[in-house]
Amino acid sequence: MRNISKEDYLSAIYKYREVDGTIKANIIAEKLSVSNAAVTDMLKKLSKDGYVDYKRYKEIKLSKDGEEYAKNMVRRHRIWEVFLNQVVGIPWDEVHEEAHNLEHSASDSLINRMEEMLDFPAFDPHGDPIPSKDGKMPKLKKNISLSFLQADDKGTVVRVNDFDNNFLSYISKIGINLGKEIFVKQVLDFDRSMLVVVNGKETNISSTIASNIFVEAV
Amino acid sequence: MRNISKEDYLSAIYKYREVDGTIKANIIAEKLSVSNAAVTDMLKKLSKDGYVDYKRYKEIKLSKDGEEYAKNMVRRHRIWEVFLNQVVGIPWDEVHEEAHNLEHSASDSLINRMEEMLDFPAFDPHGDPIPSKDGKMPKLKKNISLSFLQADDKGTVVRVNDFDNNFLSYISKIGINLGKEIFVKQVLDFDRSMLVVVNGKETNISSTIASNIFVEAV
DNA sequence: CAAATAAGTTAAGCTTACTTAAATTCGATT
DNA sequence: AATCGAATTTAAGTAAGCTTAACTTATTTG
Repeated sequence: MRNISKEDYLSAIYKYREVDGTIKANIIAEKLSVSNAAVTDMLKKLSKDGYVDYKRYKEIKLSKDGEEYAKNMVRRHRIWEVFLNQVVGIPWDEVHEEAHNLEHSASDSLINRMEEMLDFPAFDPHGDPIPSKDGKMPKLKKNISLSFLQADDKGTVVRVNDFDNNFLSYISKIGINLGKEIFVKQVLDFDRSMLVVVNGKETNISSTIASNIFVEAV
Repeated sequence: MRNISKEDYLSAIYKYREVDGTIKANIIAEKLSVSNAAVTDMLKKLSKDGYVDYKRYKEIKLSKDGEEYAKNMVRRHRIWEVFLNQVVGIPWDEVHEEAHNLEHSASDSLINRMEEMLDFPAFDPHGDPIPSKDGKMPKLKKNISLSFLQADDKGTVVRVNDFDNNFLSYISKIGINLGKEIFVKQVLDFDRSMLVVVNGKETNISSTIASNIFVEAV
């Protein structure tokens, strides 16, 4: 059996690290809902196993091996998401959790078979890129957060954050999906919320919602 | 997360118990590759949880709740097997292991969705019956082990034991599959091996092989 | 039916992954 | 440069699920 805990730590580091590749221990603790002490414990193990570069009180970084391992976990997760969405028909706001449970328990050969069956998808249902078998990451289209658009700007949705089910099911309900065109009719000064048009329908969305939607400017 | 260990114990008891519903502790130990002491430990926990009727040195039996839980695990396992075989195209001699890893980590709702997608299959790829959502077990056709057939008897394969990969891939190779007709040409006295005809081709199979194949007499 | 053997249990201890509480280190002031 | 607060680590302890070794109970057999 795979080592679920270690895999979760590596995935979390990969997912939540800074642009320079480092991450704080308390971020890991928070994301995994464990104590800081548990994180210190695990970092020692991961460091001994060669997956993390780590010295006490110093910067935390994935090693080369750790990078590879984590990227493969991301790959497993996202292929499951596409599979569940496209083959099993599970809505995009439900696939994340299910994929999280499944990502630890399929052989690599099953993952590869699913990938082939899906014709080697480059992105998951939320627009996140899927690393290929040999670790290559597809390039995302140039995109910015919807919250940066101004009145009269237009954008096509290329990615959304998948941190929260309710967020996803809410934006689905108002018609927002990958590939959808969004027109910004007005940005309200006092709370940065915006009036947008999707499918010819006007909706007001909060700046928090907007900040989790990423668009390619049109 | 589900409790993988407990689920494995319940599944093993369900799968390997005697006709009267009881099972010996050392059978559980053997099937799960753990010590007898570990089994005693776990039986106490399962008993406390209400899944097993158990008093020291006495008979081991699933309780009503345990029966239900275990049957659901069997259901989960077998639906995964059908799914992997029919949807993903994994050969029948490989699905068992993969399903064993997956059976602990899918929501019930995913299992139900897969079942629906497969149009509520009654049997898994090895001919084992799949309990329905409400616990009903489809009836198997009347069948006997191939090893009981005599020379000149004919039978249709309705089930095979899935204990061993090599066994399954071997019988696939000689053309044996669910639904296949087998004609017994000769039974050799000294080792009970038999000369059978499948797809018009003669093969000699050992009595051990034959005893793991179950046929409906024709 | 008593002794031998098999099966099952208890006890002590290990590892993993966590916890809380106390101690240490860092780095940012003042 | 001393100090303060936040971040991190250490220390001690817990629970699950295992191990081996020693012991107890049940079963078989001469």
